Amino acid sequence: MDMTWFNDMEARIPHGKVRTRFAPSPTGYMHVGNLRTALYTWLIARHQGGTFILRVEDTDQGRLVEGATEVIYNTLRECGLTWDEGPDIGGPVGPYIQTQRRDTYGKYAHLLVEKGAAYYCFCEKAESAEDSGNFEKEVDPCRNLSLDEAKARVAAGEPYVIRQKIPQKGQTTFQDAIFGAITVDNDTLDDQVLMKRDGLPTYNFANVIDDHLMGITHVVRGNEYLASAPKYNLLYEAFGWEIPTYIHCSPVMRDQHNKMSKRHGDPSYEDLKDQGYITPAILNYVTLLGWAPKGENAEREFFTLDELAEVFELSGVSKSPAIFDKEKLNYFNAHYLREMAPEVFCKLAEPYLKEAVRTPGIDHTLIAPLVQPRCDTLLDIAPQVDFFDALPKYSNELYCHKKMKTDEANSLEALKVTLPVLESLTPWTYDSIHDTLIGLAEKLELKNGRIMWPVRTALSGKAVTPGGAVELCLILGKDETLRRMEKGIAQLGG
RNA sequence: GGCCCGUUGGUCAAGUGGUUAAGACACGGCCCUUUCACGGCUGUAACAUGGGUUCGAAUCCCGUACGGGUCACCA
Repeated sequence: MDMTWFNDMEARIPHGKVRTRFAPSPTGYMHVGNLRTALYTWLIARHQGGTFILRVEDTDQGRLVEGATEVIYNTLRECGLTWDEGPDIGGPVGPYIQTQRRDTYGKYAHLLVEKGAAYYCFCEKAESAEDSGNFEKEVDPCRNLSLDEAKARVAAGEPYVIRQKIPQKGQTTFQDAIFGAITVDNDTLDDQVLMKRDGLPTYNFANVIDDHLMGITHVVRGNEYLASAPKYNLLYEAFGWEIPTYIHCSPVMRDQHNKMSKRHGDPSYEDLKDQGYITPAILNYVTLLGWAPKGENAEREFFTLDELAEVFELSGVSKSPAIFDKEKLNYFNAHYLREMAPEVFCKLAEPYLKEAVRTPGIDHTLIAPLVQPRCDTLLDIAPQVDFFDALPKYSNELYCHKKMKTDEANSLEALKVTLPVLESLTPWTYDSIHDTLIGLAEKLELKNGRIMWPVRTALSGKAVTPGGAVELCLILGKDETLRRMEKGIAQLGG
């Protein structure tokens, strides 16, 4: 067998530099757990000034979803998780799509057979243990076939898979950066399939091959792979390759018992965007789900992506699962929203305001700053501003407020005295309205609230509004203000 | 069922043998105030459990319970 190709790829990548990879399978959905894995992977690379690679793992032909890679690209791009090598931009160790590397896997699998670390298997497909309920480990009869006989059957065109030949005795110790050393008895490991009948590698095999050939130094992935990790060591040993640093991350949960999942309707990154969350808040929060800063940053909770790249350390990664908490995401989102420059927020809010307030002449740029500190998400805007277009039907009980010392009777009085004063007011500006109303209260020796509360109520028909009486007068304009006050007076029996 | 992993307030979490066991979200109260919100102050609330080791254990060891993962020609 010609083996000159073996090790021929070693020289293509620079040594000593951190290289990480995000390797999604294109099944069409970038859930929060995936996003966090991508984030950590990117953060590790950037923290060290290393290289971040994107690799598409499409070896399961049955599960491919059209357009799925686009979703992944878009999410990564929007989040600012830039990749240095990948299917779309190429790189020194491409191709970066596994189905385009199929010959490579075959070569290495056959090499393993030659080395005695793998064997051809001609058995029928086995059911998964979960489906069959059979957890008994059996010795595969093909394991003991002579190499010559196996080769003859292969040459005769008999379908086969290639399985890893796990030693029947001894132990294997695997090192993980988060979980430490994990030692297992080899007899608990199964002879996993490396190459499938269709000629494509399994995930577990393709991973080892690609991670090595692509010079990956830090492998980040979910800890559902932790149990299969010791088998990787055996593979690396058989090839004589250096084992990368493994970083297994505990899952992001939807509740105490279940992982986040599409099936349960848990949000993807794009869903969160649709729900009015903004990217910096999502990234900040998701990073903190399962990771905490140390040292001088231990108390800190707000970080930009670049700041995270600076402070991200593996030692802060948690072993136990974290439950995704929308309340806390709300808090982060609200923080980022409030922190924005007013013009920036205004621009961001405009599509939502445009939808919610359609009356011509109403200035959205006046509403935006009112709503800015009152939103958890962008979706909170519309319900707050619906009264601008149309005064809702409301109960006179809204005029009664204990702390303001208002009731229906004195609210009627207040509106009656205020109406003519506002009617004669020019110009109609924030300051003029404010000074007039405050001045009126002062003149009548009333607390501000005695005037402000009834006016705000008459103008909005709501118990809670963004902004107070003055802001609402200004935004609604003089005519509409007077009209709504008259209506209030009428409704109160005046 | 075998094997592996995990377990600090409702949630995210700090803590690496000696602390009054941080901080944040949520929740309650107070203040501010023309409503709500923002902001400020403040309160309730935790080391799963039983044994060791030790002068001393959330921290180390063993067991138990509970939870999760895995045992697919899926990733």
